[in-house]
Amino acid sequence: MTLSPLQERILQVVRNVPRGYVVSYGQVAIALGMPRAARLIGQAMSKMEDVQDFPWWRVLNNQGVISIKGNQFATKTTQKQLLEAEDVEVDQDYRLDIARYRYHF
DNA sequence: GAATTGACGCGGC
DNA sequence: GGCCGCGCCAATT
Repeated sequence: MTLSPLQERILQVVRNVPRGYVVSYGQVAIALGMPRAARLIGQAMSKMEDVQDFPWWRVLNNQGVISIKGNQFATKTTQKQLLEAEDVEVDQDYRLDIARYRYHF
């Protein structure tokens, strides 16, 4: 499976996010040099069913809410668990204190 | 090639 | 605080 250039760049950026921190899709877009392309990040990531070797769970929207749809390998439930495994507090509405955990590139 | 699609963001009400 | 609508832009259909 061949990843698009955009997907590879996303992987590269997301891999820089340390354990215990999160970033918004918009931040990733900015890091890629496309400040307004936040949607593309989600679009691209949803296609990465074959690629799980990067911390995709540290990416959420700017409200600090997990807005994931839910693939076979990625659901908001699993994302919540993965975050909690990194000592990130996530409430029952899949919301967290974004201001507290946000990572600045 | 044209239209639609999204794991989004933000301004307005 | 929440809901609504519009703009964004590569990948898909």
